[in-house]
Amino acid sequence: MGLPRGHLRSFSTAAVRLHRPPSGSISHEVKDKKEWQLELEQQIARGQLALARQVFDRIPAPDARVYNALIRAYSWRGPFHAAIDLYRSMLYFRVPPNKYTFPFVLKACSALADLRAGRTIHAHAAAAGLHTDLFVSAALIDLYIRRARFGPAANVFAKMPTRDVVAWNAMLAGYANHGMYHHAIAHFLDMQDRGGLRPNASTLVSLLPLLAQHEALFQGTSVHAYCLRAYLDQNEEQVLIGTALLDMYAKCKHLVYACRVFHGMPIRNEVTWSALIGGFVLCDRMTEAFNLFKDMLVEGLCFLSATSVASALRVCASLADLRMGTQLHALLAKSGIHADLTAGNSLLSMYAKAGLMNEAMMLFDETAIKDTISYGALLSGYVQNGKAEEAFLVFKKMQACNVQPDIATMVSLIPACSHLAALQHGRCSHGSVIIRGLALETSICNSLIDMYAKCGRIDLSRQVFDKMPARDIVSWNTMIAGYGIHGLGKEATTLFLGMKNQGFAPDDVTFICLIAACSHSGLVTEGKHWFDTMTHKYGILPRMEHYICMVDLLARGGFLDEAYQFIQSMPLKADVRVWGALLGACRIHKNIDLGKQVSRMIQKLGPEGTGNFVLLSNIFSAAGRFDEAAEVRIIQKVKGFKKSPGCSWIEINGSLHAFVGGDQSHPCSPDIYHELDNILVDIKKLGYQADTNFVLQDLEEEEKQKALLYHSEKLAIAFGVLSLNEDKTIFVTKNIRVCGDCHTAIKYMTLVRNRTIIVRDANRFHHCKNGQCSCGDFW
DNA sequence: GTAGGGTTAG
Repeated sequence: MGLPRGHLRSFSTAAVRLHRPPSGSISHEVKDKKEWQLELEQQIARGQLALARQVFDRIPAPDARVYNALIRAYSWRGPFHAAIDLYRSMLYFRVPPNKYTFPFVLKACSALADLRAGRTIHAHAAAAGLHTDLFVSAALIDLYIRRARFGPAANVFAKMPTRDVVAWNAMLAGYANHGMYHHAIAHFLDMQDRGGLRPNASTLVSLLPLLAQHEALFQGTSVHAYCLRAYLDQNEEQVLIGTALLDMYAKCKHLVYACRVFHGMPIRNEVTWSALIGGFVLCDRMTEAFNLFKDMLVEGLCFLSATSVASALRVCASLADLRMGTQLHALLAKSGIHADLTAGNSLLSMYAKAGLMNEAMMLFDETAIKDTISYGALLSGYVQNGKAEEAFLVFKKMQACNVQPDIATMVSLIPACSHLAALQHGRCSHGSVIIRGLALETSICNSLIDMYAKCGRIDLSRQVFDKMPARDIVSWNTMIAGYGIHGLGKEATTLFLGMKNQGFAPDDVTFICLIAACSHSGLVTEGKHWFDTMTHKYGILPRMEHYICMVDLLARGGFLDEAYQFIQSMPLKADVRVWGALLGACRIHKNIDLGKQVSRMIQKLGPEGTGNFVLLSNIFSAAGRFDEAAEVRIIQKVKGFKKSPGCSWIEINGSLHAFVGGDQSHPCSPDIYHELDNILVDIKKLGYQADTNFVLQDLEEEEKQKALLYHSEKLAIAFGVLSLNEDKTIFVTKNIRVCGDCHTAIKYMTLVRNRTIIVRDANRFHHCKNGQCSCGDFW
């Protein structure tokens, strides 16, 4: 039998090293070959592979049968490389491998995912004419499929003269593991039609997760029916099949069926419990998920696993139940599974979502093994807690440690640029996803659309949107919301109509975006129309968020009484945010009486956050009623609410420069103040008058003007004027709303410095040019 | 067979 040339040279060193003289604790008596062989088989049966090896080395001129016995033992549970080494020495000593050698050595290659060795052995088997053997072929298919080499696997499969269930299953498992839904289904049907075979438990255990992933409830139900007909749910593989079925129903969000399967199972294990708990988590039924977890512990501690704790921790994170979360942390530590990567990452994520970034960071530093998800959990934690700069540091650290960011990492990182309104950072991230080949991923594009919109470049948002190969509902909603914050209500409406034309069904969020867009553009009638359309045509039940938008729309448009009546007629009990929207409009329209009434309502509800106190205080101040304004601020202080300081920032050449009111900490402060004084002189010539109504403190008139002049957004703009060429747009971001005086001043500034100035505040964009603002003073 | 980080709204 001819073996391919060249194998001797590459295999010789390993083979020589392996053939050491015998040593160790086996008997040294003289035995004949048959007796040694018997002892070898005994050692293998006992699982004593080291001793088996010593026996093997005593056997004079071992034949293929002897080699096969040990190779088979190695390929069972490892060490896998020993199986391959032994195969090599077999070739070295010119012992021809046979049809019992190849399946086992190939299995070892498969376990090591060593495609190179596998290909060589494939060639050897072909040379020996054994590559179409049932078992050799099955092992080859498994090897190729594991490394996603579908072509070679299909080739092997096609060349088989007869195929058994194992071969069909190997191919199916490959398609299923790589998420190739259509291939898998076609193969599954082919198996029954052309192959004339009936699916067995392994077939269905491969197929069901794929059906689950694609939420193919109908096919899943047929598989379930087949299991019942074939009594597959009654043999020893019952737990596997049952769990796979349960999980399929859970992933299809059909918890009733999932529970029914669960209760019908005579035997359950930790995977079964985890699958069911995970199903409840998926359907956002958190309390029930947690109760199941508790039931599981009552039924048996043996079910406790890293996976089930991970699900339970997600429940704690979602319910913000930190007390339960820390208890689980202790449970993990006690049960000794705390070192598990998955469980560790869930813990990290729970602390991060709860805003305990110090705890999250400590946990992160303590863990020796970190993967992409660990970094992702920390990174998104920082972004969600408004610490965008820290998020960038995590990203840098990740790259320094050679941990590859994936789609989810980038989807978490890009909003950090939106928070900072840092266009340069955003563009770098965009470049980064292009380099990584992720630029056309739907979720990535969605976050890019949002980022560009919030960084003032709605044109780039639209570019990303137009180039997307596949859009989902989030893509459309994000684009509509983007037009909304830019005050482009008409464009938002056009896009909404385009969305419907392309067959996308709007959801509840779509209407929030759309009505908000109308509100920001003063399109009161249109907004009302879309609210009616939503309820009557699409049957979407309005949520509190929709009512907030509607009150905002009506009240901001000057229909304060209608807004008030609208709140009265709501089927839901209006919360602080609804009244807050009305109060905000009272301030714009300087309606003190209603403002007072509304603020009384808010105080009854117990104000959450500080915004409402500030608004009420502003309303009194604007009316010159400083005593009452001060009183509100005293109540605010007594109740322990802190006003978040106004802060503005501007990005110059990729660096961020932040300012608070009256800030003198910037190195260029003298120049900035000088420029601002000059601007004041110039804009006064055009008729600007400081509107001291917006100064909250009861100061002398001159001091009030100064307090106004050095508002943070004015400082940032002055710095922009100094740092950027005239043709560049000055883009400033403010964490709270721009005050009325600044708004007026900015419009004058565009004239005296001939600039385009965009200010993004907590509410919307102010795109100012030639003395006009895009919001039409409607903000 | 189960599990951990992600995008839109006010």
